[in-house]
Amino acid sequence: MNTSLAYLLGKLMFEIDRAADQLLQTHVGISYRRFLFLTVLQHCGTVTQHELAVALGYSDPAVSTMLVELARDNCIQTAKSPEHGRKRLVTITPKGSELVASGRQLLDSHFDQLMELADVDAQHYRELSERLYQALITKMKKE
Amino acid sequence: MNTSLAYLLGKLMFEIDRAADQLLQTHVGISYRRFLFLTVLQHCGTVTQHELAVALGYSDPAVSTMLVELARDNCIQTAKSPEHGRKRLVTITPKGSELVASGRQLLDSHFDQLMELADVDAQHYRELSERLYQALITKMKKE
DNA sequence: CAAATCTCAGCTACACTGACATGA
DNA sequence: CTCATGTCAGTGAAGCTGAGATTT
Repeated sequence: MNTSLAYLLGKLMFEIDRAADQLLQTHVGISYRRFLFLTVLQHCGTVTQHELAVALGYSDPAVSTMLVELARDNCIQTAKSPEHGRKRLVTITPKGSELVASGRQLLDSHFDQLMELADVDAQHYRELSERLYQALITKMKKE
Repeated sequence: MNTSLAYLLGKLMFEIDRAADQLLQTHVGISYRRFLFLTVLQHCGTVTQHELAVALGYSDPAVSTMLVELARDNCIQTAKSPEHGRKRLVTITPKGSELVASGRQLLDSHFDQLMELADVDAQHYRELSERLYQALITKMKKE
């Protein structure tokens, strides 16, 4: 069947999304979106909300709302910036870090199984995806 | 950086989704979701709503709602099944087919550019993704 | 006064579940 | 009666824009 790459990837992404969300919800009690959100925050360390929004590719209000909910669940902490009264510094809490760690372990082990089942070299696929990601980011910036 | 595959793929999927949606919205006037919806329908030919829901991995009500909107835009047609008064047969219209064709062309050309930019062999990546997709479907069915 | 940062209000697209009508 | 199919009603998670408030 002459399926286009756009369609194939679309379906693949859809299924991965579903599966990851399902796994995280049942075993860690968090959505895939929030998991990615927290993972990015962990990478960033302590940042302002606006910086976080840029890193995530979200709007400022979207981040603001999400942070309120994550703070309610004790996954993140915010504090007024000492040198700028308007900025708020966001940090992940130990509980948030734990969630990221266990979610990551969960997903990675399932991915490994999947790769083996599909007879695809995980390291190789990761490298290709990494290159694609970088190229996509570069391309977006230029346009 | 020791990024996990789950995180990398998550970010990649997010960006692809955004980019595809953006492209389709501006050049074809349709969301990526609907594009995939119509593409699946085109693959299926003429099917009942329930069969379509199974093929898409959506609930029956979700398909029902989506079809109402797509029908309003003249992208699909429904007709009562002659041998079963409850079933409704869904078919893509010429306009729907055109949308799928131009959307597909648009996305594929951008993907090709991206692959070249990333120095990734499109055919190779497609094959790996195809295998992953099949493995994922198989895995889901068993669980 | 202008720019940056965050929040509030309102909206949209899209999926789900549960309940229900209807036809086989 | 019961099963399958489709729709209605209500809900939820998650994003956006536009309009303030506040601080530099």
